Amino acid sequence: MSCLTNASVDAIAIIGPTASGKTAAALALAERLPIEIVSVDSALVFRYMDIGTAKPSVMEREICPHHLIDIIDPVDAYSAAMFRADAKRLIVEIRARGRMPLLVGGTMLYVKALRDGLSDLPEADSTLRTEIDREAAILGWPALHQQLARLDPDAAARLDPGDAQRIQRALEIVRLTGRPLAENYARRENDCSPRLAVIGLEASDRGVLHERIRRRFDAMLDAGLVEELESLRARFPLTPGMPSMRCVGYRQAWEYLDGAYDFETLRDRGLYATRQLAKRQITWQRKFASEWPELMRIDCLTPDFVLRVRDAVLAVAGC
RNA sequence: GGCCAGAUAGCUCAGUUGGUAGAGCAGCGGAUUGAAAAUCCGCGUGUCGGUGGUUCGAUUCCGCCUCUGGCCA
Repeated sequence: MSCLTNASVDAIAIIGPTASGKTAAALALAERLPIEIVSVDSALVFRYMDIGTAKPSVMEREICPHHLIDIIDPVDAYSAAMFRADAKRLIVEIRARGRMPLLVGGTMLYVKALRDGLSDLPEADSTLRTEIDREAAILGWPALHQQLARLDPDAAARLDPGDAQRIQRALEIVRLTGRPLAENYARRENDCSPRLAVIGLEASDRGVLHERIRRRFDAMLDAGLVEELESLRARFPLTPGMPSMRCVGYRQAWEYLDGAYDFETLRDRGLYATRQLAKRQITWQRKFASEWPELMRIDCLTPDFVLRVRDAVLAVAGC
């Protein structure tokens, strides 16, 4: 345990696309190092969503402490800013216990927010968002884009008229603060970020990753993904627009349960959505690879990748 | 065996009154500041089933062949 005092970093992160084997690698590490796992995953935060999120099992979670899993109900929302605050707090707490925080996950915006910080922006305002949604339903998003162009031409110029989510957020910030986006962005939060060693798992062969995704999604369907969603719908007042119900697999299962298409289509669309998620994660990682000198890239398709992750972690942990 | 309808991008299809073709989905690339497993942007050369014929020119019209549906025997 004393080796951790030599560590040149505050925490170690293992990131990678869906189905790249992050969990397996992390659990293998838990056998060799006094670690606690901090999940970096926008879907694992939801309680009762176990099958479709490939949540680590209870047994797996007994191998070492896990954090930021099962922390909110599916009707609630989490955010990158909440993650940053939670993760920073946990890193300090875990280090105080003499253990190494191991961040594990594939929500790359969260990784970026933790490493590089966020600007000092107002948080989401559900009342205002409902109001903006109502205006959009009547006028359409291009009209709201024009409205943004009057309030904040620079912000509007940087956003596509079809990007509803970001137009809404921009309007929210501008209306709430009365100041343009750029001015808000310029005000960084004045807290410091943890020093991270980042291990990026990469699949050297996209086709092999797709095959793993296929097997994984089929296993989720076999394990009762649709039934899990049925019981969630019976238990909570869920709507398809909620962040939890936009998660890969759940969104498609929702449409299947509503009779929008048959089971075979649910399978196809679930697979498409998972591959597209993996692609976006890979795009983030390519960007990280070019911008972050500390990023260590490891091919997750070699038989010994778990060992190579372990060696890399032991090295930065100062052991 | 006969008749009819199809055969065009990885898939489902549109189209060309004859001047070598385009949508959706998939896939690929990119963006990404409190919803991020979200949201958005960009990328379309494909023996137009094969082969003869008509034509300046055929994926388009005609013949034959192959395959796939359907109907009749």
